[in-house]
Amino acid sequence: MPATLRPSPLAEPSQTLSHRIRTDLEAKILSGDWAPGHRIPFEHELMAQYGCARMTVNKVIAGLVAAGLIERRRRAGSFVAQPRIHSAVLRIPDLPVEIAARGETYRYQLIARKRRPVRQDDPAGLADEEGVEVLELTCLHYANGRPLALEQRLISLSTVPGAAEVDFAAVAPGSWLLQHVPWTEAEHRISARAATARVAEALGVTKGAACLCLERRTWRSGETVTHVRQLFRGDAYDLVARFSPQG
Amino acid sequence: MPATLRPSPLAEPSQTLSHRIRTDLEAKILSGDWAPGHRIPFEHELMAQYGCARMTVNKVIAGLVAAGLIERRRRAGSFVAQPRIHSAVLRIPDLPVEIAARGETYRYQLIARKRRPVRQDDPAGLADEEGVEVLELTCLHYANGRPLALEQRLISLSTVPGAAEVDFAAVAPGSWLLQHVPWTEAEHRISARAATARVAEALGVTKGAACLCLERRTWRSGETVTHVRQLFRGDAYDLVARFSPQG
DNA sequence: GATGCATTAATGTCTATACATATTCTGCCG
DNA sequence: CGGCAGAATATGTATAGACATTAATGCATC
Repeated sequence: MPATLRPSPLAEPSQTLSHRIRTDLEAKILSGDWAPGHRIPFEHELMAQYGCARMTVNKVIAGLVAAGLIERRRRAGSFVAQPRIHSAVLRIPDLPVEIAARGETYRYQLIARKRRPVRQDDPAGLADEEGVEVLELTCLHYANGRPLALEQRLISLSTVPGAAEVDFAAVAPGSWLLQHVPWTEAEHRISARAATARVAEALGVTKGAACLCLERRTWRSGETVTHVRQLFRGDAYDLVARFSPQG
Repeated sequence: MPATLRPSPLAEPSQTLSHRIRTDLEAKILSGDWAPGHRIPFEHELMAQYGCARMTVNKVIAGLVAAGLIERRRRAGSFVAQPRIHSAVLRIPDLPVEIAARGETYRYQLIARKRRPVRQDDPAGLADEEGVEVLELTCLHYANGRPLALEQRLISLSTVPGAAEVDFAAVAPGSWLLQHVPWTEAEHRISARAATARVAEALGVTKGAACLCLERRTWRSGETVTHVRQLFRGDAYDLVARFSPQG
């Protein structure tokens, strides 16, 4: 095979050269042909193999590094990375969107809205200083007229003073925050909990029923924006995460 | 400020130019200065601003695209992406490692191991053809001597014939698969379930107690590798996912 | 006003070259 | 044999130019 003879770009418009190189390398790695730790060919070898410039090979490998498939060491070469098997991209859907996508009708109901100083028993990290005010919201998300999730939320009024002016009667706080407050970091905690009497009543399930609890805390440059706890009816909601190494 | 006057590389070794451009753009986006949907400067404008070649700007923006911060449209320009707020990187820890990291002792117990043909009521997609054999495993993971998770697993023996030779008495099937079988795709499903009588007995909880159910299916080039369902004691286990936009 | 076409501007890809930087390797010397 | 200086080499970054591709734009036509 004359490796350096490359068809003209016009003769092969199906894919770009970069794309072909990337696909080839990914295939070698994902098939297990090149095991983790294996040294892949040097840039100059790939240049010769594909008959292209070094920048082309370099950009491809840089992409694979960004995707976590390859690690590089100067002078030593490029190596297949140890697979980070235990990480997955979890999509936590916007409830109105998700419910609509399932062909069900969405309804939102505000149950309580209170402005108050932060307390000791509030989730940690909401405010370091005393006297900071928070907005405490309780609301229900319905799918097809049945309660799906009970949401309890605290919004830091020092980080998001604008939230004090919103009544959240029509728009869910999650949706409002998404559109008004940028964030830099978030943490999710997923657990299973038995419904307390209060939760059971709100969700229309029996006391002690299994609920999926999703807690999310969001920061903006180190300042807490919001803390939210959503309790889903366990019989009605799953979180799904799908992952393939290249993203 | 003479924007096109750039210090010589030797005079400013603190960071590379690409890195500075990237940091600047990220700051504009994450601070909310450039809201989602905002058109960022054209490549030729950034070239002029930083006094560099177009490839330099291009590589930076390509990185931001890969990171999901920016979307590009030919002729139209580059735009700040709508934040995919609801996607997070979920780390699903290796149980022995995770438990050890918490300072607890880990123990593994194989409860059942059976080789049998695939059945109709097995999870879909395990095998398209009839007569394919699977390895069915049931095992328990202990933390500090107390049951933490009940695991039920099916391994496709057509995809992973080597698994038939392993007895899984000492090594957990998850750990074995990690080290022996590469994978290309995985799907996770997280839900809350009430413990059945059988599950309750295995985990040492009362019947009906809330359990966190983690189902994972793994493929290799379209062929199912394994399907696993882990039921965690709801009072003893949370999944945690932490996410920041740049990864 | 609606439709179709040519123009144009911005991104997408690639080349050939250059120098910087880090690290491995080699061989010399004690 | 061990340690150290220097050579060799692979990656890291950047440049200036070229042409391809695509989609918004405005203009001419129906």
